[in-house]
Amino acid sequence: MENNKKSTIKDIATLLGLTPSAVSKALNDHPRISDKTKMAVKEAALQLDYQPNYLSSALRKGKSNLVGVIIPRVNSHFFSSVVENIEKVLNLNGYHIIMTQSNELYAKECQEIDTLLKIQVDGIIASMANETIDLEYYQKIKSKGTELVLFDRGEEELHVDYVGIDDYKSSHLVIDHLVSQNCKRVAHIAGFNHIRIYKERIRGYKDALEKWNLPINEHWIIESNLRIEDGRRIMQQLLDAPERPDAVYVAGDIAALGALQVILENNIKIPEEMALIGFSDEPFTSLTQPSISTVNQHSDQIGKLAAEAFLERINNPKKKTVNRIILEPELIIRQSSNKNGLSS
Amino acid sequence: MENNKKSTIKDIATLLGLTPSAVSKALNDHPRISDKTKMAVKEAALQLDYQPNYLSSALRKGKSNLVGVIIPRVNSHFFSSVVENIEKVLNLNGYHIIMTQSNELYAKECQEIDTLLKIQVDGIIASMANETIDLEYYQKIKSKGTELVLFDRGEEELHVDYVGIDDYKSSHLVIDHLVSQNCKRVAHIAGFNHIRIYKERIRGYKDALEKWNLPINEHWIIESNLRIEDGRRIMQQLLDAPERPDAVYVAGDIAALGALQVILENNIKIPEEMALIGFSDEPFTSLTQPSISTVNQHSDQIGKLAAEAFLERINNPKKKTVNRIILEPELIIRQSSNKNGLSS
DNA sequence: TATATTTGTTCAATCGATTGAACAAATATA
DNA sequence: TATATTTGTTCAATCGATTGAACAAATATA
Repeated sequence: MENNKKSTIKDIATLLGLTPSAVSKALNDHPRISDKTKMAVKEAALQLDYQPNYLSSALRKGKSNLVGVIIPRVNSHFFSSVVENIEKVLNLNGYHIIMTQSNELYAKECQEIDTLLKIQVDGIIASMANETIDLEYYQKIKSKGTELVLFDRGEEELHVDYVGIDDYKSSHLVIDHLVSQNCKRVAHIAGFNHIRIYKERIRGYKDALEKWNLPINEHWIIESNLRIEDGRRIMQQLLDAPERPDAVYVAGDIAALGALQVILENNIKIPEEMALIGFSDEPFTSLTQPSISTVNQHSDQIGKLAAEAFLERINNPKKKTVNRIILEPELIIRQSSNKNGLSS
Repeated sequence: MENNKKSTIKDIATLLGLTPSAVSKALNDHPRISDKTKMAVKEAALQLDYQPNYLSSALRKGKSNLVGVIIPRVNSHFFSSVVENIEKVLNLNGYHIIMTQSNELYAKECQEIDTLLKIQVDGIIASMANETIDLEYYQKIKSKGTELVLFDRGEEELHVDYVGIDDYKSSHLVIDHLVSQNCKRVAHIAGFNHIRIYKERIRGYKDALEKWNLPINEHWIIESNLRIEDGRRIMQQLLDAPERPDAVYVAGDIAALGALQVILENNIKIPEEMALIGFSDEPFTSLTQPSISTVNQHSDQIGKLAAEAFLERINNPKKKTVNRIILEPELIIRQSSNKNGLSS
């Protein structure tokens, strides 16, 4: 235990009077090695506390068994839950993950990609930063022969496997519910239109309003980074406008929290005077007073499916077809939009 | 760009009519290589889009330039901020970090340690899981010759560099403030006594009460995992007891949030009837209604100092003395404990 | 001009593990 | 008994980069 220098196959070989190659084959259950030798080698390995040198085997095999995961930020239940589930699936298959965060910054994202490529991960599973418009760096991943799977925020142009929810439909669920609560003037605190998922939410929002013959007011669709301060600022802006909405659909829970604060600070009753719906089902939405209705994105499923998509691609490198897995969104109705006051 | 196979120093060598070793030395600015050759090699490297193979150089040099970071959970502002700052400092020094989370589970923590050792990180910077009592796995890190630095949750027995705040003093700040608000019966929703930082907070709490000649009621010191449901459960327990406290000092913000909810649900006025103070300055503490007083642990400083401690140890491997860096805690007074209603 | 020093590069071994080919011994078949 | 096959191991090259020693050419010094 206190023996500081690590033991190698060479140590095992000299201990048993074998060659390193015989030891290597024994450890890897090569068919031509006798059972007797295998037993002896494995016991010696245990006895010497042998740990295979990951660097050398990765170098020789050209395979690191590492997968990089890039998420916009870690401080979000959605993303950390996705990562947790990616890890669970990949660990079972002999892979380890390296988690990195872009902090929603394009420059940081590029840097993380470079790092991961440098470490020679076998693949990258990523959700893109809000800032990212230029896809060149993601192209680079593919051109290096590293596998790439995107989830949640991913653009179709990249032609890689993708896992996410049906954002267009999510907006329909939200608007349908608000209409059922007699809301007539629904504003949308949106994400940036250049990101596919937010574009889809905006499109769904408009189409759903149209479906119910409700007015579409372009001043009521305001794009932002969806941080808490964005939610606060935009909500105040909506309240200060000549015509007030009677419901706000926010494309992210954090911004919805900001909006909630501003509504309460203005002594406006929720949901009676202003209904509020967020997006992502972050845990705090059930803890606020009132609790916030939101859309569940099935983070556990997304993580699992993204990991499986990676594994499938590793196992079938020649496969050319691209998988797009789209999950069903689920509306969670809480106090902030429930005028019947039945749910909590 | 589309050239799939990666270029090596060999490719540069054949292109320039040199040997791989000359190329390697040129890239590493070896003094014996002529400036002319260095220029030519560096230009060729650029032209061939050469990326050094990290695995091979790590194998040869016996140094991976990777540092593992283990935190209990990522979904906490304190920990993610520490990690962010560790990363910032280490990146500047040519290191990359691999972030892992134990989810507060001892088994997961051991697994993460094994993974990091397998990947052959040069060091591990960690904060221990709540469950961890057996320090054997941390001993293992040291016995493998891998550097170890602990922060926040770290036991002295391990004799490694440590960065944290003065937990004992934190409790004094909290109690002194509560006394100034005329609180006489202060309960403590505590962390587990087997973890040094929580033990220190309990000790400080008791000593501070004694200092002010206030009663120490053992039924008012309740240990837990400090999850939100623990905060809720214990707060209800305190409210149901024959004698009610008039203030609660919670050793973690998440549990404090749970306590806040229960107090509000019981229509008890905060801070008039019940003052509340949390720990860690998680961002949501300023967002709740009322906002929660808490203790700032200087997560940015902790991260920076932990990274620097690692670097110093790498640069002076023979150094035997152990550094314990203890930062001053800062009490942040918000609505939940301010009876004068001046602060927000 | 002969020798010493400096400069610039190549040689060869190395970090551990892996793997197809080669080889020898044991066993099976003709 | 002679040959073919199977079994178990070693040999040697390899994955890329690194590094001290060796060597040759250029330059400096005696």
